Amino acid sequence: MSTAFSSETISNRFDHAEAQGRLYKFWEESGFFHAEPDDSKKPFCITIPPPNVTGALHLGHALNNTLQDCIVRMKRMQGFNALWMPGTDHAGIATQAVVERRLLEEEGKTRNELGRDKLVERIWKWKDQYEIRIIQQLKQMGSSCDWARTRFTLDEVCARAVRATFFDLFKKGLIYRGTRLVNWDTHLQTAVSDDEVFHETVDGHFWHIRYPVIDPQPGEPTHVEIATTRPETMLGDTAVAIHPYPAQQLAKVESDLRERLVAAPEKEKADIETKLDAVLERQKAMLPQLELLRDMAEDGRRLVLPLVDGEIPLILDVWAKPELGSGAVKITPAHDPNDYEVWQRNSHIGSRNILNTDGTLHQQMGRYAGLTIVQARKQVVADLDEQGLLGEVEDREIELAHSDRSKTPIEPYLADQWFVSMGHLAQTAMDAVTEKSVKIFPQRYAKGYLDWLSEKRDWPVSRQLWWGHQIPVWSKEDSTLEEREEALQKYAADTDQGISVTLQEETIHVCLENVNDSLEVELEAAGFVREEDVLDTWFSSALWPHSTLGWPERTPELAYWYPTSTLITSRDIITLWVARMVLTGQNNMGDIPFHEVFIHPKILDGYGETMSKSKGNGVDPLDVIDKFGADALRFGLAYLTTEAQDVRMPVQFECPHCETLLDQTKKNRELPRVACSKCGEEFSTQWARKEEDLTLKRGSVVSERFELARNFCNKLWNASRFALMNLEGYSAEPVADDELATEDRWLLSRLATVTEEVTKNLEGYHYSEAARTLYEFAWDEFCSFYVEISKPRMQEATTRPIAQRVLAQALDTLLRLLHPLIPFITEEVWQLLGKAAPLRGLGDPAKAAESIMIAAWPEVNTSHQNLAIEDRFSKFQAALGAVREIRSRQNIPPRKTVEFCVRCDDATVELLQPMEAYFSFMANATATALGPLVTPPTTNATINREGMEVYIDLTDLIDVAVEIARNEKEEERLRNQITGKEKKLSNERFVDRAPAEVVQRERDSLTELQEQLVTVEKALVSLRGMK
RNA sequence: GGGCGAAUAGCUCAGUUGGCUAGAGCGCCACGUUUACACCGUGGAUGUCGGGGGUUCAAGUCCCUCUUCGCCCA
Repeated sequence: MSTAFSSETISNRFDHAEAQGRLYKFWEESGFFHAEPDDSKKPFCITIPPPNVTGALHLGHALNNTLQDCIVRMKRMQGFNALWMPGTDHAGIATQAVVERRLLEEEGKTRNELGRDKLVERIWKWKDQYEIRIIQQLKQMGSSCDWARTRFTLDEVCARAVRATFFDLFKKGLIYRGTRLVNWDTHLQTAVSDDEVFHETVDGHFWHIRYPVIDPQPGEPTHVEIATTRPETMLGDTAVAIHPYPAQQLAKVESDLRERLVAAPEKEKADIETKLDAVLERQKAMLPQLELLRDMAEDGRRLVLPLVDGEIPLILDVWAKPELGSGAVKITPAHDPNDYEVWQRNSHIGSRNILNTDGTLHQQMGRYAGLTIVQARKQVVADLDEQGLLGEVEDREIELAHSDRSKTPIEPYLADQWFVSMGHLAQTAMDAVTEKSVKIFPQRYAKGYLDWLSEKRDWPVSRQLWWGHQIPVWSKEDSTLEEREEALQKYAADTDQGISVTLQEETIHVCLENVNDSLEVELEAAGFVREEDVLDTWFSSALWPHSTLGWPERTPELAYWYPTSTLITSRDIITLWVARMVLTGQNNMGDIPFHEVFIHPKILDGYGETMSKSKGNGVDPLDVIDKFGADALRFGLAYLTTEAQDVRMPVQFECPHCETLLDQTKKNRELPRVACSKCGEEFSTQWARKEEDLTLKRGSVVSERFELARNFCNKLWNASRFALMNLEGYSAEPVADDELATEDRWLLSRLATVTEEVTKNLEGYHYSEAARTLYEFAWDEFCSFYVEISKPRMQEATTRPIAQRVLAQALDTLLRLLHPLIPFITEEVWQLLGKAAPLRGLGDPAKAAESIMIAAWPEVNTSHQNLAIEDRFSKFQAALGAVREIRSRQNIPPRKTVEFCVRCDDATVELLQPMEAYFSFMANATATALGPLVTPPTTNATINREGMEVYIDLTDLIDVAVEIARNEKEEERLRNQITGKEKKLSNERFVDRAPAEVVQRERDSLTELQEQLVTVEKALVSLRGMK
């Protein structure tokens, strides 16, 4: 039994706030999100890029998850057994840093004052709070994740995977401990990876310092001058280097510059010439001096290291640049990456650390001990000056590395770190992409991936943190030979028992695969100490595609869904994450983690900056959802997801008092409270922390870029409302082809084509094209034409049943195509449509699915595709457009009926005739004549389109001036076009070489333009005669 | 310094393998409340496709180069 709807029973607005929660609950309770392995169905799986629990999600995440949900929903409808595996990431440094910052701000305590266990406990609380918030956000966006399977990178399942992986790599000898120069964050007191460092240009100086030469021989200088931007590091100098072949090096620099000069554009030549002159000058003035220094180094001359009463050698190394400064360079291996390399080449010079972990100078630095770097710098400069060893001080801009986590300067620092040896592992990840078993879309991102991996740099995995997976290694330093032999004997054969042992010089490392209390006690009793550091967060997220499915257990899920189908993520973590998943997947599972990777754009603010929490320009998706609805958020984001462009999104604050929109600026985006420029009232922002700010009303951050999508949803809602209101008395019966009207055939043909395009576009990750195709079809074709045309048919008892059946079926298909993009509104309409028309389908009506989520994805009905019908229908649209244009141009009141006639060929008459009623309905125009022999009314306005001359009888209506102006403009346009075409067609080479089809098209178009010109000129003659 | 990308209407952006008389949304102008929708309807105006050179019968699209901007790597 069907239900009738009226304008009273359906609101003219979709109440997203009310419907979203209700519908989501319905889906969740029906178990539609949950998937179980089932060999009778094809598997499809996406694992979520786990959002980190540092804070709530912004629009960048909304985009990422919308794109995943679209694909998952489509695949589910296509009959795949689709699993979207959700979860969150513990984000070691970032999360610990926020919690520590809070601890300091609110309680004035440091992490050491609180202690490891207590701090970790607090971070878990933070995690619990934000995990809930994040999952809530995901749910409100409509994400169809299998929540029962939610994982966290630090939970027991992931922990087991991490231990198993670490143990396996350890056992294979791919994990080692080494002293390496790391990026040290003195504030957080941990190493951070290169990826967590950003560079900033700051004003600094270039200090010139003289080191006295010990026992200079006759003719040799008494001092060697070096220059540095960081004078305090001289305390850690272990050598001064000179280039071994200064003459050759200068000659090489010279020839390089000459080469560049030839190739360089005019503008840069002067600059290069200046450099070249400097080099030539140097060859004359300084070369002898440099060669002398070189000889001194060869002869083993040593220098006094001032202030610490040390002696350092003068050495030869190519790092010294004879073309720069004095040509001599100080070497501080423990505090500079380049100098570290020099040490690796000249091991005898050794290294000397000058810093404590908190960035102060350490004990052995004598009078400088305990000073901060800034203080030490001042003191060192002053002391050198006093001793007469300070030379020139230049001003200079310096690129200074900063920690992304604490925003403080990074100090290069020597520390013991655990490394994963990458040679073989990286190769497997490269092979997967070069052999296309993992396909990256858009393809250009594969290059960066391969370049990065090809360096095969070992992966430093230890982090001096408390929040993370503690490294499962127990070590004993300075062991005796006996102890080492005993350890080897005792544990080496036990890898099957989850014990592995390695020796590194005098240190014994024992790695345990599983938590094993008794063994741990035994080791500790024997003097072994557990590594305090935790693993890099990416170590656990690298396992995500298999750890979430239960690895190392051989679960049915793993067998069924691994390798997963696709990974959808943003480009900034291709190397950090994607590459590492590919290599751990192959190491642990012996297979790639996913077949495809789609890299989507980033969301930028109005200034082109990436949206991020730390900048304050992140927009909470819930703000957008509140104002526009989740569907509008999703459709808007998908609509913007093209292959090449990042998404620029200028945002506004919406004043909660008067609804005025205020542009978000670099200034106001970080303020806890903002005053409205219109009403003057203040409101709070996401930065409000203090009580006094929080009591203010919250101003949402919104973007007008979602209006298009919101309007679209409204359009769909109202077209659906119209359909529902007109389905009274609907009966489901098969509709034979010959019962279909022209417009029905046209719509069904278009629908088949749209289905084909949308499916293809979504499967190829062309979200924007899919959204645009649907937008245009739904609005311009379904609403503007089909629904309009159906109106008179709905009034006629004879035409009504067929019109109802086609309309219900077309809406049904359109809803299904739109469902992945806008799940809520389509489900709401689906439910209502289910009441008005429970059985649907033109061939063999059947009961509609209980939810659109589990309805079948539309199939392309090729029998409906009919290009001739589409072509003919476009003639009707063109004629209608012409009539409407003339009406508007002539300013004819809408209520006034006009008469029109069309001069056209017989074939066109055949099409237009049955549509005559629609001219009346859609343009308030009555056709008086159609055909080749039509005589235009004496007073008329005309338009020539697609081989049709459309005339409107304007006996008492015409505004002659307007018509003349219009026709003159048209005449000029046509003349220009015709000239262009004639020129093209008279070019023999065009006619000879262009494909016949293109030439013919040009000829046809010329003929048509000429015909149009004739009409325009005739009209002008007649109009001018009337004046 | 190397790599990748972008520059198209006032704004934000589409534009598949060259065939274009360059499109959309917003904004703007005119008209309009015709019972799905003013979050609407109908119509209109608006462009040296960043500059220069080249390939081609044909360039917004391919190549070179310059300018500006963004991102990544060193």
